[in-house]
Amino acid sequence: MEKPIQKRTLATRAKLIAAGEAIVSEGGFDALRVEEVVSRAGVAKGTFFAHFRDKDALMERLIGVRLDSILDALSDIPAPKTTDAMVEEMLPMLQFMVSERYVFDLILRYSGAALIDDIGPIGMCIGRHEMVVMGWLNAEGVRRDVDPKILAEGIQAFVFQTLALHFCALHSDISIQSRLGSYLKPWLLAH
Amino acid sequence: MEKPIQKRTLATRAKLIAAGEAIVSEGGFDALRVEEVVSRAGVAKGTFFAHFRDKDALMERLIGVRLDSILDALSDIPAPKTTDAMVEEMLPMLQFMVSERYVFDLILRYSGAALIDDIGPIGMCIGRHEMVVMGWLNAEGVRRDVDPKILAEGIQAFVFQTLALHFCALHSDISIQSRLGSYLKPWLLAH
DNA sequence: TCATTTAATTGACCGTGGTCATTATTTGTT
DNA sequence: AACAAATAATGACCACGGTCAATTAAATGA
Repeated sequence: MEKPIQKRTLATRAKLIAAGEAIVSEGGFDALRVEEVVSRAGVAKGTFFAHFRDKDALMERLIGVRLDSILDALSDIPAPKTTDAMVEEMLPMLQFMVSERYVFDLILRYSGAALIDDIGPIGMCIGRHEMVVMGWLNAEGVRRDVDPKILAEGIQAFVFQTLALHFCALHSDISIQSRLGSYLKPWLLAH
Repeated sequence: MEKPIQKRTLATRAKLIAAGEAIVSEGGFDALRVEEVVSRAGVAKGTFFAHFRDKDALMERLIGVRLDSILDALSDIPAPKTTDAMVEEMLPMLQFMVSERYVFDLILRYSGAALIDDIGPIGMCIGRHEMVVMGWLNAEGVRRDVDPKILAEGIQAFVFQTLALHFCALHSDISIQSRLGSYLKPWLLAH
């Protein structure tokens, strides 16, 4: 995080973000065009790229805001006791992630950080989600023979797998819930 | 698959693919430009898009060829008996997948088919890989309480997770082998 | 208050993927 | 061989993300 001293800077950035949010709320994330953002914000194109590395950087922020609010709700909830309950609690997040193919691809691409110093909003959210989920693993019946960190990473893997197959016509006959459940049961439960 | 009757059509397509292969072999997949392809092939730009839906369609073919040859070798090998051996056998495929970030992203995006009728080369290869891996699951010690199809899909999920974390600076201290192994053991082995 | 340094903004310009009306070539028919 | 119908190839054009030297505005120091 830098330190944007000038008020003007904050104001411009806020205008850009607001414009981006407006566009997304009207036509979805996929419909966002940088030219449209700057024209609504009343600034030049170059200004956009003085504030965001690229289009994806704004996209990450906009998506991050949504994810964070979903995660806020998720953190407030008592730990679910069954895998079905876990799936149920994760559902809002999953549904947002598949709301647009574009969004899913973006989340996938940015869920890991390329460099240590640029863990973006999405990477943060994924990490946060992993933490929340890891906190659920004390539930009765959950296996103790595997490092909870590994278990949580595995859940992430299954989430992405589930959502990827959701977009795949060959496999879209099964609901997200039941597919994710069929991964989580053998992964988490002692047998 | 259509039926390109004219010889000319096949010849042009072959020229485009050959040009693409040459460029990739010189500068990697990321360096491929459609303009470069058509100029080497000696055709106009529009011709490219008469043969391939978009740039990614050519990319898929070029990557598919590589994946297929790796899979050919993989199919010829006797089923590994331990998870470590499985990881070892999968290594060539994994190494190709992470040879370029661009390649990994592309494989990720196309590993599932959007529509039933457009399972591209990459989707085919992923399916083929899943089949090969599923054939390994009769090994001694592999759990029998879960549908092998689900087990194989889970392995896919872990492969992608492993490769994604490989690109993530926060987690690149662990080797691909050991990370994938630490997922596969609890996933596949009875405990 | 003015001069100087520093930071933000601008918009013409570029690279590259993708489109489409027009033109050229092949194939089928008589 | 001559013509018509179908298929392939062309290249000027567009959309859109991204760059950068030049310009303008703000902060700093005297």
